[in-house]
Amino acid sequence: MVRQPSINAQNRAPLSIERITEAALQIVDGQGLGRLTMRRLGDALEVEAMAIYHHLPRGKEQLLDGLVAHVAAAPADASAADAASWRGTLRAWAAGYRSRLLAHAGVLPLVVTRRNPAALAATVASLREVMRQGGVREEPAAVAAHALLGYVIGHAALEVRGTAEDGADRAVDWDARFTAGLDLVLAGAG
Amino acid sequence: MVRQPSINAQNRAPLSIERITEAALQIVDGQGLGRLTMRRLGDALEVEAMAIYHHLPRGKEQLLDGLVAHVAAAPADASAADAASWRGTLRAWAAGYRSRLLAHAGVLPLVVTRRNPAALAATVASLREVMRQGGVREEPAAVAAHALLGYVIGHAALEVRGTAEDGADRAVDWDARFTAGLDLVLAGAG
DNA sequence: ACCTGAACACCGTTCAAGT
DNA sequence: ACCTGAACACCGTTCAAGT
Repeated sequence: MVRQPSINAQNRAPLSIERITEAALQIVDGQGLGRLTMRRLGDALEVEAMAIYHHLPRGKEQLLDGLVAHVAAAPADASAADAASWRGTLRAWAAGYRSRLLAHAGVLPLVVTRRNPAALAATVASLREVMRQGGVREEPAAVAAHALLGYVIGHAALEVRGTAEDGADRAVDWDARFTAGLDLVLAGAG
Repeated sequence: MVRQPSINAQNRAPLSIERITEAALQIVDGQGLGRLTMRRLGDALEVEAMAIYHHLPRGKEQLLDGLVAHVAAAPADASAADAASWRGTLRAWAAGYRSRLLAHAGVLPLVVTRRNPAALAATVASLREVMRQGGVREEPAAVAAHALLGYVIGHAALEVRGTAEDGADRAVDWDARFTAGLDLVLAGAG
């Protein structure tokens, strides 16, 4: 007779890097980065905190690296770009990337820290590739790629702070402002 | 007879917010944000950690706010700008602001966090004012101000990570790249 | 192989006490 | 007014032990 799955310690879904990262992201999004502790993460996964180290030997460092990779490694799809409309491709990518950053604003400080260089490197490379296929020369493409990613990250940081404060920024239409600034950056590119 | 200053517990320079912030910044610049603890800060000031709370009632939160203010509140000098060369004024401001951010890279994650909205708000306002005096209309100036500050902060974040990694970015001339990207942003402004 | 429990060396912060 | 010392409730992480 086959054992039925039941809700006890033996039969619950086994721990995995994916489940751990997902639970961590949920804590950060819901309660903030400061409240992400190994003990609380263990509670969320219905496991003792120390069990997590079995799946992430480098501990919390590795956990945070995973969060950055999950949020910041979102390359533009160079294959979807017909050569003529590379600006449109980059505009669409920027809108999506900004959404990700704002949806996981708690991870932003980690993106800005030294952690996980690979995630951002891959993203920059994809931006350069989209431009290369659009006929932009190497050096201007490299400049524009860093300018674009820098703008998106920096503007997202300003938005997160601006929407929270009571100052002159309270009534700003951030969507419109982001798009207008994006056009500024893309207009000169190429 | 006047007592000579001497190196003991009675006669050392009294604690002050300035001395505390200075010592904290030195720890962050030298050892990283993660090693800034109240106990270590107390050691640096030759004082028990708990004495710090007498000068910063809001504790570590207030300390970090002070660091952000020290690094991120660097407005452009609108009075020094003759109307015609507002682009030059902004270029000079951007170069200086970037230097500050790179010199205190450990504080960057805090600038990106929710702390101390006033510091960045004042900086944005000064950028708008420089443009206003240059004859730029209000709405384009507001867009360009946020785009510019966003670009500078975001690019600085990429630089801090880029110079540390061994990937394709190792040989990048970041000074040149920053300036070229800055021209991209400023060219469309106004 | 995977998880637990106890333990260690730290944190930020409170509070009563000293001067 | 300004600083100290002891204490509290947390951290991340190690390690021996369980199954």
